[in-house]
Amino acid sequence: MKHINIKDLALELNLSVSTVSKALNDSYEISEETKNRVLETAARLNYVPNPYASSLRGRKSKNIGVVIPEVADSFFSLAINGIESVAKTKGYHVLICLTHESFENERTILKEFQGGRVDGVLLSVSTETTQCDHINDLIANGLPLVFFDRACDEVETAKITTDDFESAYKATTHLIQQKADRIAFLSISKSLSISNKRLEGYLKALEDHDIKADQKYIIDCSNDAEQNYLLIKKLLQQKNKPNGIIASVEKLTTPIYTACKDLEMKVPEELKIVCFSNLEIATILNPSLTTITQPAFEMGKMAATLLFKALENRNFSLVKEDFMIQSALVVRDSSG
Amino acid sequence: MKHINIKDLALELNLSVSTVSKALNDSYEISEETKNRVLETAARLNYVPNPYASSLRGRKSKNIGVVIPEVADSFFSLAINGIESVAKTKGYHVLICLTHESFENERTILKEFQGGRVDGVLLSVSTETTQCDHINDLIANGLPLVFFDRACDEVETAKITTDDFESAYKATTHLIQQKADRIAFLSISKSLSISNKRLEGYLKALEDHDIKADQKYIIDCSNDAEQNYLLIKKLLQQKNKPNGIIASVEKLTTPIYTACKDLEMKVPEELKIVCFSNLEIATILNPSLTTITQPAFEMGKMAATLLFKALENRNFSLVKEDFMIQSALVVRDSSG
DNA sequence: ATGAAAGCGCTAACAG
DNA sequence: CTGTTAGCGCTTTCAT
Repeated sequence: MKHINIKDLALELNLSVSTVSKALNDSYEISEETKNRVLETAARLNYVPNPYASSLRGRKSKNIGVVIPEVADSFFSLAINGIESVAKTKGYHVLICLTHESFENERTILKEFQGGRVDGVLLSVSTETTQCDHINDLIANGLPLVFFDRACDEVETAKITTDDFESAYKATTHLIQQKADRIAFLSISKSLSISNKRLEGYLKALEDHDIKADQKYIIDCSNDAEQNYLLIKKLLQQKNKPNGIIASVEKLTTPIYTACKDLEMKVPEELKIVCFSNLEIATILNPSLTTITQPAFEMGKMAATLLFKALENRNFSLVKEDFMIQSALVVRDSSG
Repeated sequence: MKHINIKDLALELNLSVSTVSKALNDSYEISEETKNRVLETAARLNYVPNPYASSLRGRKSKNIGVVIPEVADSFFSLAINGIESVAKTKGYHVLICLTHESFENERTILKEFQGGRVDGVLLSVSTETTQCDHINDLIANGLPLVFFDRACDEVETAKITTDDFESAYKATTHLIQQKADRIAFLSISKSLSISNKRLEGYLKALEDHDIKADQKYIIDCSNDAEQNYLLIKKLLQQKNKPNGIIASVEKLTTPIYTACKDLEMKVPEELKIVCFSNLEIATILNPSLTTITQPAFEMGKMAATLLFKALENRNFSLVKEDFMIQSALVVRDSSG
C-alpha cells in the first residue's frame, strides 16, 4: 500500500489540491457537497495527513514536549496521564523526554526542542539544575513553557506546584503531635526549589514547637538507592537516633522500610514515618504508610491546559500564571 | 531571539544554502575549512535544524511511537526507560501514546501514525484488542513495528515476549510445593495472548500435579480497581476458598492485599500469593511479595534495538524475529 | 569545492 | 465556490 497524499486525493477527485485541503479543513469556502465527496474519498483511500508538512507550512508540529526526570515514579506517571488527557482533546501528541536527573541531558533536550520539534514544553527540572539559561533560551525562542512540580523560581513563566512548605509543615507537626521529638528530614537536592521549601516547612514546624533543629537529622540523599539505604541505616543507628522521619521523595520509601526491617526497628512505636509519595501501594505496606500525596493527575492536567491556552492565543502571557495546589496529608499506621 | 534557519546561516557565511547543508551533514564534498566555519557559526548563532523539514524531504521524522496501555505501571515505565536508552543513542525521540486498554484508542493512534508522525512503532496491545487489522494496515503502509510483552500472534513481525507459560507454570508449581492445593488464577483478559499463556501454564501445572482445575478459581478481572477488589473478596469468602493465588498482572496486588487485610486472612499461612509484578516495593510489603519479575528494561531495549535495525536497513525483515526472554520467579515471604 | 534549483506535503494568499 | 501559485526549511541531484 503506497502512502497516499493530498495530491493523489486531488487527482482522484478531479479537484485542485487547494480545494481538497480546504475541504479537509472544513473551510467555509467549500460547498457541502464537495466536502462530503472529499471526506468520503479520503476515508476510502485511507488518507492520513502528514502533520509535519502542515507544521512546516507555519503551523504547529502538534507535539508537546514533556521533560521529566523519570517515568518510573508514580507522581510523574500520573502527571503524564493528566497531560495526555488534555493533549488528546487538542489533537496533540506527547513527546516524553527523560533527564534521569542530569542537567546535561536536560539542556540537550531543550536545545533540540528549539528546532521546532515541539510547539510547547512542560518541564519538571532535574535535581542537578541550578541555573536556568537553557530554559530562558527556549522561552526567548518563542516556545511556551510551563513548569509543574519542580520549577525554577528565576524563570518567569507559569508554574503548577503544590504547597510544599505547608505540607512539610503539616507533616512535621503531625509527627510532633504523635510525640516524636527527634525528627529526621531526608532531602534529595540542595538546589531544587521544592526540596528546599519542604525543608523550610520542616524547620519552621520544629521552631514553632520549640524543637531545636539538628544538622545530623538532615540528610542529603542521592540518586543511588543502595547509597541511600546505607545513609538511612547509619542515621537510624546513631546515638540519639530519630524517632520520626520525613522523606521528601517517594523513592526513599523502600530504603527506609528496608532499613527498619533490617535493624528491627518497630514502626510506628520506635520510628514514625511520613513520605511524600503518590504510591497507591502505601495502603498495603505494613504498617501502612502515612503520605503527603500530591494531586499528580490534576497538576499534569492544569499544566497542560495552561500550555494550550498559550498555544492557542499568542497574546496570553504565561508570566504570573502560578498555581499552587494543595497536597493531602493522608495519615495511616506508620505515624500512628 | 528570532529562530534561525539554514538560509540565515548561509547569508551570514556568504555561502549557498546547499553548501551549508552539506557542511552540516559532514559531506565529503565540502572542505574541512568550510565545514569548520559553518559549524562554528551555527553554534554561535544557536542554529538548531528543524527535524520536520528534513523529514519532509524524504528522510525520517526521528520519532518512534511507543503505544502502551498505561504508564503508571512499573513494567511499562521500566520498559520505556529501556526504549529511551537506545532511542537516545540513535538521536531519536520517543512519542508515548496511551491506549488506556481501549481498542478504539489503539486503532486511532496507529491510524494517525500512518501520516508520517513516526518512523516506527513499538506496541503492547490493549486488553480489548482481539483483531489486528489496524496493525497489519500500519505495517502494510511501510511502518516497521515491534511488539513487546503483549503481542498479537496473527501479526507477522518481531515480538519480544517473556516465557509466560513457563513462568506461570513455575509459579503454580511453587505454590503446590508449598502445600497449596486450591490455587486461584486472576486473569485480565480472555483475548490477550500473554494472559492466556499464563493461564495455560497454570492449568498445565495443576494437571501435572494431579490437581483438578476448577472454574470458580479462575477469575476475570477488569480495569476497575474497586470492582477487582470485590471480586477477590468474594473469591476469598466462598466455601472451599483458595489457599493459593496467582495474579497475572501487577495492578491486582493492592486489591489482593487489601482483601486479605480486611478479611483478616493470614498470608502465607492461609493464603499464599504470587504476582506477576515489577514493583520494586514488593520487598517491603508485609509479608514481602513473591513475584514473577519480567526483565522490563531489557525487553524495551531489545524491542527498540530491533526496530532500529529495521529502520537502518530496509532489507532487514522483522518477520520471524521473535525473542522470548526469561522472567524470574523471586520467592519471598508471601508464598513461604 | 561550491551553487542553483527542484521538490518533500501541505496551507494560504490571491485570482478567477 | 474553485484553482493557481508561492513557500515553510531542508536535502539532493545536477551543474559549474
